[in-house]
Amino acid sequence: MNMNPENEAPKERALNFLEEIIEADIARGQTRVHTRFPPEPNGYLHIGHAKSICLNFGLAKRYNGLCNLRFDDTNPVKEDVEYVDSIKEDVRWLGFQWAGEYYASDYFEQLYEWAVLLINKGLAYVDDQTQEEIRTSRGTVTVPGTPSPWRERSVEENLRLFAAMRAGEFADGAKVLRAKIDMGHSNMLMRDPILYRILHTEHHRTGDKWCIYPMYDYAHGECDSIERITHSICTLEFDVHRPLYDWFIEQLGIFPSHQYEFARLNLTYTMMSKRKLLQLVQNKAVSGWDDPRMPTICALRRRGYTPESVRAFAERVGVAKRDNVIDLGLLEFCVREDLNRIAERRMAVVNPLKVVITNFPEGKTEYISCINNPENPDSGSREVPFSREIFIDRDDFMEIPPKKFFRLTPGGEVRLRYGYLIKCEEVVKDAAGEIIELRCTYDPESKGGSSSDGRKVKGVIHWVSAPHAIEAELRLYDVLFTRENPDDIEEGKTFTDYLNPESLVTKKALLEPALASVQAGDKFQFERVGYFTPDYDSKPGALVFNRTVGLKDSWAKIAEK
RNA sequence: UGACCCAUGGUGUAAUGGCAACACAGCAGAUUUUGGUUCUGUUAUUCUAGGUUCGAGUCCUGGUGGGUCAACCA
Repeated sequence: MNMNPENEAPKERALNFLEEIIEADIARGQTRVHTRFPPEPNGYLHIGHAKSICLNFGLAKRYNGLCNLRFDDTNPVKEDVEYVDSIKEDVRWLGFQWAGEYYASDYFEQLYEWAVLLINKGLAYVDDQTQEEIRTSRGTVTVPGTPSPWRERSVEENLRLFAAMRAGEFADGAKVLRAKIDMGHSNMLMRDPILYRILHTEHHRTGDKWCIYPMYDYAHGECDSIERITHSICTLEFDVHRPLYDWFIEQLGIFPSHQYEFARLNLTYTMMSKRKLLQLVQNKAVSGWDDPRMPTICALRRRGYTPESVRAFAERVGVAKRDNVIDLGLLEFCVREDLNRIAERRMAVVNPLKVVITNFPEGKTEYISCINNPENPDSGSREVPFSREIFIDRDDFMEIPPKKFFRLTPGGEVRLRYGYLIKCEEVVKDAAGEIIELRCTYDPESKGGSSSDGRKVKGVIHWVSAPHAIEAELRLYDVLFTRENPDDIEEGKTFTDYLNPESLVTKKALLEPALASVQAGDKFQFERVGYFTPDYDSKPGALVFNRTVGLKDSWAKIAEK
């Protein structure tokens, strides 16, 4: 027992409103917490889903409960097994295990029987109106709807017609099954919502067994109920659906699951609509769902994001009912925080400038020990070759330096990272006046760190040995959209007009050769957050930090002063 | 113009009728073999008008502002 307040564990964060609801339920005697993550398999998961996943699985874990993975596959025209597989992979990658894997389509028979029950109770009817007629007779938000001429059909006729719908006797759109609730209700969703529509479409799991499919509102609450979900958590826009959710459960007298809503995640410069992301993929504006510029989980994975960093992000954005737009900088902070702890550093040069060390013996190769990760002593060190000719980054040399420029200048001295102090003696230019080479001398006594006379230099730069350097392809990328909110569209434009033409730039780069995991021709990516990651598909694992490029923004700021 | 949801620094999230705080971003400084990291300091917040109360960010009423809802999508 620790009585010293200074040594107490840091205070845990305050409960979010969902945790408060759950704790109140527990205090009231509820003994079980069971949540679910219910994606429709019609696209890939994105960072917004990550928030929902972390919430649902996190809540279940916190209260020793369970969380199901349920595919809401009630609309076969949009869905595919490709999406089912990707969703499972992404949830697993995020680090979560589902208690059970379920599909709304597993419950089609039960759902059908319940629909028959509603008909028998006089609470559902088959409507022959066209889609257009149904729409206009529903009224508007300010004017009440009018009843369908088919609303008062007998139970027997409804039963017969619904069975015929299932049997495939009607064409798509010829009939629907509707709940009989209230055509004048102030909530549009309660104006005799559609329960079943006819769709002669092959389903990715049930094949051609069914030609009628349940609607979301009819299926979702009942699926929750079947799985005995205690807390059905969804986003704010489903708020108006809750009365319907409760209505079906009440009328059917089944397990009372309850729905709670939270505000979905929005990120600056990011498109979060699955439908629009699908358009980007289909129009080939991006190379696929895992194009590293996409906000999808698989793209983040490919960019070198860790599951830990995504989870930390989900935790930091919080949970509330207020609409929010999170600064993309917070996501980037979360990766940097994690990568800074675990990533091994490597040296790289993007815009090479040749440097000849005139007093270093020709043909000699020396190996210099470099620490892999200054933040983590356990990550060890590596030997990097050093020779008479090296490359540094052009940005690390300035002929006429502004104030506070700490790197190489004519006559100035700088430290080669982990190596020697070098001094620029001569700037060699071509006929056009372009700098093509620097001739420097090195201080043989300055290897590694100290210098013989104790002098210190402020600048430390990256370098690669010219004869040993490995050429690699570097993808530099930025935000996909130029607009802070790509959904906020000006007249006459679409969201694709805001695509950032510089979101992806490919460049050659020179890397130090001592990377066991790096070979010539490898592709690398440069994050705007300040690090390199290898393309996930070619080389998962290794990470490269680069000062020069990574801090370009800071450098630009200094230059302005 | 109907019903419902929401309103706290630049951005998010706390404060559960009792000193408005934490994180990100910003700014300034220190440390540093990455202009990174780390550390320190600092700028900046309760939409509005009433009411209840000894006391209101919190409760009540009105207003204002934002969002959602009129797919046989989820």
